Amino acid sequence: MQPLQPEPSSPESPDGPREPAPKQRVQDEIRRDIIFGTLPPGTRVTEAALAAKYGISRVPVREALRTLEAEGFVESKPYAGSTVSKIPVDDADDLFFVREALEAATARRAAKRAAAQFAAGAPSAEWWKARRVLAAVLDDGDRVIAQDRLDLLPELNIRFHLGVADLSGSASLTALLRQISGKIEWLYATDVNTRGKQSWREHRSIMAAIDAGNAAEAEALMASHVHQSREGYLDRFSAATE
Amino acid sequence: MQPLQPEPSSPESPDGPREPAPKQRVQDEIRRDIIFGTLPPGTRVTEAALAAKYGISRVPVREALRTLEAEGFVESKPYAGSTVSKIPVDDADDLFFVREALEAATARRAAKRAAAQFAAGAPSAEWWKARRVLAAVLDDGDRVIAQDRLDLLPELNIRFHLGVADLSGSASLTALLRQISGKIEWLYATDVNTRGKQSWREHRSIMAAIDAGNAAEAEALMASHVHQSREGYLDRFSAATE
DNA sequence: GTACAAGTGATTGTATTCAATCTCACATCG
DNA sequence: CGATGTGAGATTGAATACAATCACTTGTAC
Repeated sequence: MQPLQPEPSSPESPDGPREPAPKQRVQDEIRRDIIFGTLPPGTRVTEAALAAKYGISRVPVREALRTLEAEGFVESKPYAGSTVSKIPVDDADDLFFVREALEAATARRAAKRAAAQFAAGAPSAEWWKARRVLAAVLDDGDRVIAQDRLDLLPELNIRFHLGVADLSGSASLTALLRQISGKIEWLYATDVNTRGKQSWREHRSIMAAIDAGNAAEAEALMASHVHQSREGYLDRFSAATE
Repeated sequence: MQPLQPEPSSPESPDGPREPAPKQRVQDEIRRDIIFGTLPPGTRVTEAALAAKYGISRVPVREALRTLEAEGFVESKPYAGSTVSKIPVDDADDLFFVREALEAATARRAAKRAAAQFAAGAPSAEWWKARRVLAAVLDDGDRVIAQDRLDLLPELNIRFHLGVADLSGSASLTALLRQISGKIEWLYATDVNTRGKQSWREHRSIMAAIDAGNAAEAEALMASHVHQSREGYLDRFSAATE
């Protein structure tokens, strides 16, 4: 029914359904609600309420909140509760700046690793898995665009960029990108990113450069991709404030 | 006895001792142990052992582990436990690259904010507090160097850079820097950073540029500072491998 | 009427307990 | 001899119960 499956990897895991742990599920759900506007900044989130909402106890909720706090999406004060952080709109300039550096490094490393994997014979199972996820995301994006469901693009966008990070094999960069990437989408909040369609097409060329193991081109394409995304945001933002 | 106090803010808080929550303390302790080599990469960390070591129950330990996992210092698999992540030595190049962008943005923003705070009359209490912490860190560093306790510099180094991030007022950048900064020091592991003394002196000029509200100079000085740190690392690393 | 203080309710922090899952050694079979 | 299945032990995941702290209300004194 939904053009976007929450778990696209389900049919190909041979050992069992292996549904994600409740904590992980709740954590992703809350983060998603924050990024896409269901939980507006400043909202007070109490552990009991979240626990009741998701039908679990407070302990896993607390752990999810600690992770989200480390990622910067909620703020907690001892004994005083947690609130959704304010959208870092003042940091937009810096966030895009850092993102450009981060994503460029990620793309370069992904291309290098792809070349290395093929040079060493057959790529590892881990690598293929990440590559397949990326292929599915790209296809989902095309389908979503064909159906004119642009509202679904932001989430796919995050998944593409995180997918590239996975392909880079660098846990450090992936962890950092997860936060930056989420925050950038957060900036757009409920708004629809008008550059969405065009932006999505660029993903294919980035993917091609990575697959070709062309590190320099992958880095340059990604840097340009992010840079244009930044310009688009700043244009809309300054237009809205004047 | 120790030239470096764990909590230098204690004597000046008027409302009470307010010692940090056990969870926070344990979390910082574990992270510190990881960064400075007491807990080597690959070490298996069980919740029960940590709980016993710090005299608390497993729940706060679990929350600390979730935070450290989000920060990339430990890796956890469901029902299979947590291990200390491997030192991201392969990512060194990318980490320094990203750090340079991140720290430059932070320094620039800190200088801008300092200028804004003074322009608007008196700086906020929050700003003064961050500034005082930074002053104490700088003095501690000088003292440590005078006593030739270079082994204490890495921790002060982290605290200086995090202090600048605090001064920038950007929660997003601070959260990112906390991870990068820790990982960079982690690269040096138990090794002593030979550039330590010289590097520390540069902190004073960065601080001066921030206080003066000179955003361009603060950014340039910080970029150069980080860049040289990177060169120093790569030199030592390549020298060690050849 | 206002300021201050104590009390009360709500919320988070922690401990304890039980259930679910994984790891690893050992035995069995080809 | 090697591969595979099974079981016990260990470890994490989650639920419940209780303690500590905070925020807000309410009452009282001035």
